[in-house]
Amino acid sequence: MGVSKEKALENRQSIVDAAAKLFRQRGVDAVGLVELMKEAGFTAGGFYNHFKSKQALAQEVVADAVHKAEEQLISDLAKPLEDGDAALLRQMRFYLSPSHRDNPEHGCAIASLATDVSRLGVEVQADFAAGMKQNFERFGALLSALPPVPPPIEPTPLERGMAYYSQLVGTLILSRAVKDADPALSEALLAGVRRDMLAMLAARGSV
Amino acid sequence: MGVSKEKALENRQSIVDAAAKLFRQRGVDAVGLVELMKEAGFTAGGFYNHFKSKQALAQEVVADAVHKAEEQLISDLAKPLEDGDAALLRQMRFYLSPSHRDNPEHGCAIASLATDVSRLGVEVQADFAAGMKQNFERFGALLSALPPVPPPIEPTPLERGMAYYSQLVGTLILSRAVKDADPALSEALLAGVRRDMLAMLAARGSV
DNA sequence: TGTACATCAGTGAACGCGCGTTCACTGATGTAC
DNA sequence: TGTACATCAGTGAACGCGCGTTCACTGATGTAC
Repeated sequence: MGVSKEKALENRQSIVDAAAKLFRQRGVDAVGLVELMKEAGFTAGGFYNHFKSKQALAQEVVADAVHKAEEQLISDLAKPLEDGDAALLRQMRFYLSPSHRDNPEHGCAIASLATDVSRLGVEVQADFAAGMKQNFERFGALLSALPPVPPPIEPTPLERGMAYYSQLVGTLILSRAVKDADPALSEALLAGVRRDMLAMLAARGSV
Repeated sequence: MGVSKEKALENRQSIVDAAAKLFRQRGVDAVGLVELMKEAGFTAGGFYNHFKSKQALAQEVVADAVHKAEEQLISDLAKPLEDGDAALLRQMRFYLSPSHRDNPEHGCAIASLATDVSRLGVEVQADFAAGMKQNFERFGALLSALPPVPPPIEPTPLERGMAYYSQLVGTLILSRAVKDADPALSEALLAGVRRDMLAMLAARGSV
């Protein structure tokens, strides 16, 4: 067809974006290249003008998602009027919302790709691990602003961040798993964990 | 080959057991029927003497895993010498152990099948949901023996159970996701969340 | 109890299908002069 | 600036492969008499 270099790069990004959407919705294995390229607006064969393999695309999607999460974190930290408690609350409420559960394509890539990643080779896992670590540290920093946990055991901020973030991820994954068969349980799970986490923040902090 | 009815039922169970192992290790989609039947000790064609389809087997595997978890729960409750705190501690330490992370085939089916289940149809999800609910209630009951959370917000035992169990599942899934690429992070995550949950139990209870 | 026959678990080749990937081809873009 | 040619993104058919599933066949088990 003949296409400018600039346009070709745009098209390449369309493929990555389509993959980011479909992979999060249904998993990497469940999405075929024909469907993926159609979603991006192309026919199947052109895929290999941009990527070495489907695996290479998956790797780029994970790296891209982690990078975008980092950008979001930076812009989040730039909100000077909001204190740590308010940020923890707002992020937790978004993370455990029905809307986040129902729209994995616009949500946390760590949660939607966690299982795929274990089967996608070490390079993909390394990018994923970097994204995870970043979230642990981010929540750890926010939590460290709260008063310390009562003795005898005081976890470090990083440990608290790990627990806080893993809690979010686990709840979201489980609420998605039973959404179709038992929507009431799925809702109750989101609402119940929101209440429990809120109680923890209220007991420790000044919410 | 000719086989007694009794032996045929045994063979059927071998297929379910092999599937329970392989599905937990690598996911339902990633395991082919040829490999599965070979693992069970048979050739591929015989599969359909026992099951209507691969999907029907997956459903039976989930139902079976949930049922076995229930049995384990009952035998667990029969330990009269152990109080609630000790049970919570022991179970948490097992759940967040490297050994549990590395052996999904002998571990919690909820954690290893959570992502598969969302794509396996409503009947499978319903069995899965029943298993989840059971764990929420079980941990809720154990947690309700601890002193209540300080005001102003007091979550119900079920809410606390939901949060507790989701935390375990999320941590396990994330620790598995990065195990190959970043074993140190994977270990630190398990150990960190163990410490944080222990601190919570210690602060609330009499551990 | 013994014999003839139906049943059906297990075999292993074959089927159709969709997958990831390759290929010859097209034609606008970008380059050389 | 204009012309000739190389480049390469995109097309769409084709490839080999492994999947879930079907099938004709085997032969010990279970049943009828």
